[in-house]
Amino acid sequence: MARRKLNAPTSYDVARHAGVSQAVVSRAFQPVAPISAEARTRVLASASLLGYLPNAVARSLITKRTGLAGVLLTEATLRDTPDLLIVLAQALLAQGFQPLLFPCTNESEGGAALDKALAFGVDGVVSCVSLAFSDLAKARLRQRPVVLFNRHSAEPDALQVACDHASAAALLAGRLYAAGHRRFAVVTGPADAPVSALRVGSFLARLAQLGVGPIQTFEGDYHYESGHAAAMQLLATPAGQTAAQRPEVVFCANDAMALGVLDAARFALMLRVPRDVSVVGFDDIPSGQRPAYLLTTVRQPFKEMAVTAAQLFRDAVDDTPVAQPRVLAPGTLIERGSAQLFPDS
Amino acid sequence: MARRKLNAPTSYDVARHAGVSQAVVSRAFQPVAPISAEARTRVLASASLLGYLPNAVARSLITKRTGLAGVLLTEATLRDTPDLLIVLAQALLAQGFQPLLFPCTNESEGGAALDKALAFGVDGVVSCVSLAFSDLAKARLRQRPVVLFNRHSAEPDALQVACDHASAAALLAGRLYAAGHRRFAVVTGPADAPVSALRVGSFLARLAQLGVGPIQTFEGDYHYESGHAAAMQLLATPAGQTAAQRPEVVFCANDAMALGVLDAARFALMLRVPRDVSVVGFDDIPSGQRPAYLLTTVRQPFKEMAVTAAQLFRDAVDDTPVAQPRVLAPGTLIERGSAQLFPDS
DNA sequence: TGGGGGATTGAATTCGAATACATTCAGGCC
DNA sequence: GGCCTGAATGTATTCGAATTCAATCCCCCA
Repeated sequence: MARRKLNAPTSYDVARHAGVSQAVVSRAFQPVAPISAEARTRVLASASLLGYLPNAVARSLITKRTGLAGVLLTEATLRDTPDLLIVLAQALLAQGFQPLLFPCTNESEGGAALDKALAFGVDGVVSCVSLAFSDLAKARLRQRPVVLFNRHSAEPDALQVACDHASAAALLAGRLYAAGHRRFAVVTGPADAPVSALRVGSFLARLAQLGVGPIQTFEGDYHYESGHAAAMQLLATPAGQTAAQRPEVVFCANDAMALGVLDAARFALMLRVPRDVSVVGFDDIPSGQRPAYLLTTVRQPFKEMAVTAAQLFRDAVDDTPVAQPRVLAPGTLIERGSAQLFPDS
Repeated sequence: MARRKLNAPTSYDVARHAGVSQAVVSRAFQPVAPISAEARTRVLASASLLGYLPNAVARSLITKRTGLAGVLLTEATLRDTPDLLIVLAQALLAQGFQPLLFPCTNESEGGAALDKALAFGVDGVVSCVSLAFSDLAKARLRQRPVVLFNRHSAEPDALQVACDHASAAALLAGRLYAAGHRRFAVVTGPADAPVSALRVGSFLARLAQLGVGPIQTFEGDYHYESGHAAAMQLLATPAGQTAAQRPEVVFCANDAMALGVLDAARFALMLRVPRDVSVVGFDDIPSGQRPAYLLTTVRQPFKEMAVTAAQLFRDAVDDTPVAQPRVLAPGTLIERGSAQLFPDS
């Protein structure tokens, strides 16, 4: 590791040039500090002349703040809902934090990513991946707050912002049942995806409550292709089987897979949607909104969730007492025509 | 800014516990350093017992390295091609850099984002947004390398990795012309988008070369909706106009807009694609690959480009002389059926 | 005119790890 | 046995800005 010397000017250089002490230079760069307007002006003039920028590393060493927010994200989340990262990044920036990205290939990497984030000296972490109890404990030990985004924790006072997946899924199940559907199939996300478990679990629970019998399940991986594969298996009518046994509804744990189901149903199996089969997703990704799909789905209020999460984050970093550590945002059922639903009352 | 004291253990705590000096603790955490195996073992044991992690901020102060790579991205890029960020992040991580995100609302914010990145002490920057010459100069002054990703610079020895948009667009124009098309329309990106200018400019230049007359142009903003709007204007056949005047080909500066054109043509204007009109995009985003669209387009080799960019980045950060500072990666024409093309030779 | 008090200023210290340099120690060799 | 060599360790310094605390300074009022 060659020690590379930088010619960047330091606060001492500026101090010398402006004819003041280094302390005054430091104060000139803080919004509120005991310094005369005249001194500040002179310092800032010298600084811009020399091209001086305060060294964030040195500052962080003494202030114990880096201004960095670790953002833990699975690649699936990033790929399927890039909007989430956009709004989250904007919200964090609005609170004065720069997002430091820790992409995870799957849910199980959360702990390692958290460790890395802590080692980088982030002021806190917003995690869109699952974390073990012991991981949260580690962060707490270092006094770094963690805000769980669409993830759940056993810890009762953990900070959390999530969509109310369960309620929305249950509502959806009820509306489909009311429309007369009795044969359901479900495409889940990966086994280790807690959000999929919530959505699917609640959907199935509501159906069981309504007395709907055994339901076919296909384990997908959140990607379009697995939705396509699921449809080919769930909706095909091989010899000896009639259309009367085909599921009337396919509920998918996310939109990406629902689009795969739609395409398979329409283009491979030549089924009419929603007449032959109803397809429902979850997330409301942009592609589903377009005339080529018009997917009926549940929308998560990402923007509001991100703003809330960023506020929680800032308060926690500032040690401001937080009124409500757990926020559940309601999902909205969006009817677009890929499903026959009981009309909204 | 309340001075929050952390109870995190320091290297001195570990040194005391292990019965060695602080220097030995420091050495225990470096891969190669003058330290006995036995001492290292003891130190590491004490460290994990106390929950010690080396403080990255303090380390950076002396090593002049933060391990951070500033990544400048427009929100449009992030939304349309999230894969780019995924592969870029992976490639940077593979080279030992953590991506620090600087989202930009539009191209003109690049300079400000670069300033912020430099102030954070990043080891360098990978910029997927345009930068002025003076911005590059600022980075050079601080000895922070900048790798331009799909962006061009006037500076002759700037580091750059880009898709060869121009060649691909010219090839595409030639293939469309050879298929017999003579009436063309173009949907551009925003006026300040250099990539759009390259693609469109090269496309038009090639057509001009082939003697194709005046070409209708619509200025879009890279988003789906503007493609839809463009199609409604370019492809509509109002009273007094016949289908014979309708463009035979619509070339879009990116796929997102091409999908908008496709949907408008099919669902609003009731045109058959590609029989009534050929639609071509650029990028090869996932939605375009699906049976509902089957968009003919040009694929950028993001993965390879990202790996190359990350290597360039690391070499530049390490001051290793770089063999080839500018890399142009070829785009691949992907025929899916949304356009009538002259068959590949 | 002599203080009192608020506003500025500067000198010195601090943050925590990396490293230059000095020192110690063990082993090998003549 | 004495000397040299190399490895391992410790000591002291360094990085650059923020902050503490003491020292000024200036203005205003009694």
